[in-house]
Amino acid sequence: MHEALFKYIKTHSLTPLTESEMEVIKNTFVPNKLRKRQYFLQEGEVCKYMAFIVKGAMRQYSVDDKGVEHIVQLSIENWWVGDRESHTNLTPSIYNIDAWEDTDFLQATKDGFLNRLSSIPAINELFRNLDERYAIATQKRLNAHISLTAEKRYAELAKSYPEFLQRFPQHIIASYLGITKETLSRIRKQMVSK
Amino acid sequence: MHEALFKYIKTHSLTPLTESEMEVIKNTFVPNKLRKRQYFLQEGEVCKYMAFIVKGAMRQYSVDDKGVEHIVQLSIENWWVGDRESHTNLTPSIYNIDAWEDTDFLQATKDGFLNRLSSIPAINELFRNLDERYAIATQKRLNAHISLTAEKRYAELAKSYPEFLQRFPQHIIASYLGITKETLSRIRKQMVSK
DNA sequence: TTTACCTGTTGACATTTATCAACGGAAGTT
DNA sequence: AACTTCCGTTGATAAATGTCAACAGGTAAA
Repeated sequence: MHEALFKYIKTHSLTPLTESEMEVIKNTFVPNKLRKRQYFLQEGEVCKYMAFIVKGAMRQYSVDDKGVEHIVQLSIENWWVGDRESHTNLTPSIYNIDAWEDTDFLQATKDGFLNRLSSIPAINELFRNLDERYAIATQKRLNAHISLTAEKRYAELAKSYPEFLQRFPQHIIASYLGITKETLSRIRKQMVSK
Repeated sequence: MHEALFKYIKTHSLTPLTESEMEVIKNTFVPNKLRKRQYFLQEGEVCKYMAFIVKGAMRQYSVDDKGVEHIVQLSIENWWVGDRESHTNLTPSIYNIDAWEDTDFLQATKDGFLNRLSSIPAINELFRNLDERYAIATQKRLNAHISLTAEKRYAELAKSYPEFLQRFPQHIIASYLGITKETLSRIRKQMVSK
């Protein structure tokens, strides 16, 4: 179960892990699983864990006044899930996170991060790197929203993350793109005829 | 000139700076200034510096096929500017950054960050913290784009960053919100009548 | 097997926002 | 002072996207 995480850390940090560090990681990241549709986090709760997905898929979304879900993040194997804002500030989250497929993951608490993992250089490098990449990716996505049409945003998504289109149904993809499922359906129809 | 930066570091990190660290910072962050409309970074260039604004205002934007500018970031005193993606990966930037007012700032190269500043705990805490806050803020802004109307996004901006509305003209704010200046003008008209 | 739900599509229509053009006032420049 | 540029507003119209309703095929559940 932890093998996937060790492999991930290896590819995303420079410093290798020692045997004892691997032990600490094994004890700090505890395995857990959710069945499809079960919640990892619900709006109003404080996000207790940040988790690494070993197998499966989750989605993070907010719900507006009218009850419509707006997907802010989709995550599959080798992605992290959790609401960083809520997790680091211990504030109630405005997001929901649930399993879209049966999902196996490894979770760690804030306490675990601060008191056990923070002394491991590879972990620090990893999260530093992760925050950076996340900030860059979100910046790009935001720029796409401000400057591109829905059609171009879809094309970009299909190019950047083709596996998403396989794993999630169209209405989920539409929500992720910030459009309705009907609009996405029409955009796709137009695209094939071009 | 460096006083503003020291003060900023003090409020955003736990570890205090030693005298010698302050010396290193003074030597690594070099003062520079731009007149209104001059470029800090142009599309296609690699972003050589990350900069801390001491006085003034800058904007970061991309330009689309039709020559329309799309503002992705506005920055004033005590904000950082630069394209992190380009700066860390040494890739050509897709953004332009220019001064909206005459601006004084302190700039440091990637080399300066890696070889001089990385041994200073306060700086590491600061940037870790900065990346985190940036990632969270961008996430929020993206969520606003996906789930809110233009009117609500404007109201949120007015509440979160009222100083922006004073410092930047409406067509800049409109672009930041991802709408045209005409639409923003009409939204504002509607809002006062409510 | 039957039922219920989930998914994607389509049509008709409403709403939001963009586009284009024009105007007046404010501010900056010569 | 005359001139130019920038800024915000307004009107008319077009384009993009949303909303609501209906339907059909697929899949899961009873």
